Amino acid sequence: MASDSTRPRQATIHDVAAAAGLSRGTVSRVINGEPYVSPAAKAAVESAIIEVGYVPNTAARNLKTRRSGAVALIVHEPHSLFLEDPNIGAIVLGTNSVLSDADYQLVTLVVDSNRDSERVADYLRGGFVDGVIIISARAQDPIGRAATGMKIPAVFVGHPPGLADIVYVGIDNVSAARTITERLLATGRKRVGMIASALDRDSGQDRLAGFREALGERFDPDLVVEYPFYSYDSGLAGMRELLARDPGIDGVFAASDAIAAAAIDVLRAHGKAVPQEVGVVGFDDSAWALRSQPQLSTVHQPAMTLGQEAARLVLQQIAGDEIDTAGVILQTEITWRESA
Amino acid sequence: MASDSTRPRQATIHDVAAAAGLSRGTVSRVINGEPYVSPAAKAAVESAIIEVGYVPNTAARNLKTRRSGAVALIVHEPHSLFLEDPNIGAIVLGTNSVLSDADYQLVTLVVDSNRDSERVADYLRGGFVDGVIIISARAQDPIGRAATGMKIPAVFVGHPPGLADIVYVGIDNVSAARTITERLLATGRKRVGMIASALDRDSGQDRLAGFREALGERFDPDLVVEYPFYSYDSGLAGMRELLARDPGIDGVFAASDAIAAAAIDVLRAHGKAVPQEVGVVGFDDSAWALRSQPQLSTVHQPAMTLGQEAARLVLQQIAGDEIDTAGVILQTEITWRESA
DNA sequence: TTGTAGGCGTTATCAA
DNA sequence: TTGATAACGCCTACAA
Repeated sequence: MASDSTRPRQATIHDVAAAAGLSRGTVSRVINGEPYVSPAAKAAVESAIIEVGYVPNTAARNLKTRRSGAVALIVHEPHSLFLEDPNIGAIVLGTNSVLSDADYQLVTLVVDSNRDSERVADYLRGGFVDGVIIISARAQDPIGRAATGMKIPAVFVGHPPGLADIVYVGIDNVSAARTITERLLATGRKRVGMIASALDRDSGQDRLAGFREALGERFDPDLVVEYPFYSYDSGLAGMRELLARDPGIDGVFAASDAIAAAAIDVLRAHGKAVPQEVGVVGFDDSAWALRSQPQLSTVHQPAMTLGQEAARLVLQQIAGDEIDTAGVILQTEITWRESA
Repeated sequence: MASDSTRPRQATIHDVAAAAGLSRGTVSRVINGEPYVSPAAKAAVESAIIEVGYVPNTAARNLKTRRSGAVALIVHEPHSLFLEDPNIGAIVLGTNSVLSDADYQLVTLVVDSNRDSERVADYLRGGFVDGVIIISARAQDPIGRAATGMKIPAVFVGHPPGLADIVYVGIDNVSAARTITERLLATGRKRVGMIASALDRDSGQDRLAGFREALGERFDPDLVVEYPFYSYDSGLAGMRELLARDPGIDGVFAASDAIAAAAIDVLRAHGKAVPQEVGVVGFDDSAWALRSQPQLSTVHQPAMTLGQEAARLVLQQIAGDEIDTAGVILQTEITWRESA
């Protein structure tokens, strides 16, 4: 029922100039709000614009100005996780709000295959965007290389291991993990384990490191299990394994709220009361935290603020300002509820 | 630490031609894989390309060819819902997979304010994309108008009330709602209510209509409460109101899984056993359905397939094919678990 | 098979 | 204050 065969040719500056009886130069000036244009000319152009239904052709403008007015947000998550990650949406919204205020268009690109990876890299090189924000980049990623290689302003959310000299925003996962583990210990738990996850990323590594720091001498590697994703399924498997290794376990630090929620469900199924017999803490303060029974004590992750900061940093670089700090580390807080 | 002042000028076809000792025309031909180019020339150009680090300038190409190779997916959800909606991620992934196979780049745009709305409309008009897929459009939306107005190929996910002559994909909310309500009635429930939602959209309206159809004579308007969003919070408030209106209620159709999950939590807090005393059914078959205790009986919504179909329809239109059917309605199935 | 040259719609640099 | 007139990088007849 639709076809492009009838798509009308868009009106150009040329048409506007003809309708207004002025030159293309003058028309261009009023469109871009430049000085040195008489009120009469301005009025004539403005009415001509609506008369002919003019709308600027961005491709032409980009070609000339070498700017697009758009910023890409690249999300590179494994398929299943993308659907569950509680932070992505908030980061997108935070980023969008800051860019929107600066009149930039945010475009979100998802990378779900190697093919995507290559195509997105081409997209970046193609001049579609003036800057890029990258979530959960991998070290050997063609995208990171494309961005840094062509020196397009880039900001990473989270610090990909192995990339030096980059601008990034993140949280201090080590100290957050240490702090919440300490508070768990302070409730008198003796046998405290961890369901670690995503050890191929800085966040996963750092949360494990913080846990280890908090336990110090008491750290027992047998009480740490590891699963690849921050997912509910990881939590189910992880908690079962932990119980198999030590049925007397009385404290669990889960690397994410989804994992913690699953751990609680497994404990319930095994007849263990939370928090009376086992204390459980999570990470993210996502929707999972409020949904689980009992509600989770967890690390509040300021996802929206992360997005906002990333947007500010990319805008600064686009403006040509030097960025003095390589990274911005945001503060986290612990939200203590009933699960521990 | 970074600045654009040192950004090197990208190599152009001109540079490649010089390095290869050939003309720009020949270079262009090998880049675009056109016939009539000698193996020798091809080899020379290819090595020249990597030598000078050439990458095509998309803005220039778009200007000339009037195509961008990109398709926009516009997500227009209220702030809070965007973070919770279980379907959006799956639609994005489904759309991306089909577009990716056709070598198109998917760009997702979120609309979170009136300002966004205007800017996105400009973006569409600006030639950044060859087609657009719109999720949860509103009737009076500048975006829908921009898309239809400039006759850019468009596909709607869900049928926005008030827009005629559009291409869309969706599910049959009426019959799905009718069917699941009937199955709830078949379990012997006598006082069956509904927590309706999003009545400003076709999906919300249709789910209510289906519920009403299933009840027929027994329909009691007092047992229908309505809240604006398909959210957990709506479910909390809705279930409380329903209990206040009729403490003896023994069946609830929730317009979404999030609402149903909340309803179950409220019922538990009121000492009502689910499903023994009250049966609850939801809609979506999202992650909520598996998380809630007991797990939800619900309508399975094929979100990923919706995205794939939408992508196919937009590609067809871009290719200039006539679309014979205005809409594609996908089949839903009921997943019966423990909550009813 | 290859080269030449005009133009896509804008912006920007000049003169006028 | 305005009007010509080059580019921007690419594609594509058309000519060679």
